[in-house]
Amino acid sequence: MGKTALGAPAKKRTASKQERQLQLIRATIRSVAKNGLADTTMSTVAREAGLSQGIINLHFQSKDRLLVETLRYIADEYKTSWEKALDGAGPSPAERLAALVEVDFNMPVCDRNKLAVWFAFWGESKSRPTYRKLCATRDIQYRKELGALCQLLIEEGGYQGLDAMVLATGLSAMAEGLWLDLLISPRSLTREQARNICLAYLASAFPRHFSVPPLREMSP
Amino acid sequence: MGKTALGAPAKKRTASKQERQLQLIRATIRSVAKNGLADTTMSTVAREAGLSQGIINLHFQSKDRLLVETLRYIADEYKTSWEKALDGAGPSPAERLAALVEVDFNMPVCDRNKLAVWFAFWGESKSRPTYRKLCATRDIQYRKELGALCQLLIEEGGYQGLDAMVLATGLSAMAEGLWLDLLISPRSLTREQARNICLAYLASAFPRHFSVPPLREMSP
DNA sequence: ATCCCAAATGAATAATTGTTCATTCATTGC
DNA sequence: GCAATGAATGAACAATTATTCATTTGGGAT
Repeated sequence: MGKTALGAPAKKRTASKQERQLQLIRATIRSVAKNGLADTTMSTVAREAGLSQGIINLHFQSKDRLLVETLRYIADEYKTSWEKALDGAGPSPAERLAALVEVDFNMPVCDRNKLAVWFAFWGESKSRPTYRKLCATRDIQYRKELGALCQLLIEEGGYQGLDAMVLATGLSAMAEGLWLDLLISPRSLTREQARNICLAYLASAFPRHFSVPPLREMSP
Repeated sequence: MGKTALGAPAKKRTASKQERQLQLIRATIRSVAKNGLADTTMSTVAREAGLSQGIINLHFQSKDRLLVETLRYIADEYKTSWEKALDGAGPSPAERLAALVEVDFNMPVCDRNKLAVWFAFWGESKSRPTYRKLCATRDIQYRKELGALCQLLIEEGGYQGLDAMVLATGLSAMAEGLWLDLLISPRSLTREQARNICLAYLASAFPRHFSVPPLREMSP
């Protein structure tokens, strides 16, 4: 006694609703990463959590709700992470922009299991309006922040011919694309390299605010 | 009589194996886009194709094979498309690079149903080595081509402090990220705008080879 | 026309899935 | 200690799924 199937410390047999829900959401993340969304069943999640069959319906009523809450959890964590990063960053737009990039390629956001979950939901988003709205909302909020910072930087540096929204959309798209590389070929790209690719983009757009990051050899 | 459920012209009742397999793969693409990969069943695909239950096992043996062949079909089409674009493009690296960007945001590649399929498979790729390998191979081949062109451009223009592989990885990541935007919020981004965002990136990296694309208002 | 065979069908099967609920269990207040 | 409360269980159920295969169908060769 004392350990769950995964070596996590044993939980009390009865936990508060909130604790158990979190435990189940985390188990869902692991199951989706390990088995894929298509092969994630009530069984796989319950087993991953070290609990019994009926537990999910008890806490989430249905599988659908569990999945939606899992997506919401990851989206919330993402938003919280970059908000906190902005709070801790200096006042200059360049520092703040760099802080946002940092969030994308560090824990807890840039966790390979969570990346797998993002892509799993993105893959279903065309057919499930609920998923799509959650994802689109996250994107829009984040890009608005990004766009505002780019705008400040453009004004501050007197950059000509740059459009803040174009840069913001490009940067966040690049980050999401790099997530895909980290998910699919993690051996050919490290999180640090991915971050530097984004910083190199910022350096080419804002040469007076960002310098070329140290480029360890990338072409093996 | 004379039409399938979707208004496509009626096929002969018995077709060659090759024709029927293509028909089923196309039906799979529509079903994955419409229902998601998780809710794509033998029934939904057969119904989408206007054929009977057992037809898929007859032509593909199993559901797994059908899905793998569908991914392979899309990956092949992608590769064929950019190879053909390179054949038709001028000799200068800048023209060739622009031609590759063009492919990413035009038919037949940039079809919203196909984007949904890409993301569906990416979402399962962590748990299915077969998918991951197919996706990774596509990426590597494409990026090698992209990297070579960037390298030529760097030498041709005497650009300082640029790394070809960093640019290539960044560009292809940006394109994939923009695909996500086109999939999730197609109303907030057109394919033309997405293309221009990539061209703006190239313009900021290679200012002597690319000029800022016409930026129609992006910040509504 | 008529045979023949590959192509296509769709009902049947076995396995898996989400959900329910009567029962068991552990914790808390008395 | 002892109920009482609600959390957790897991066997049972209904629904859905991939797959099989005996049968039907249609088009080309003779």
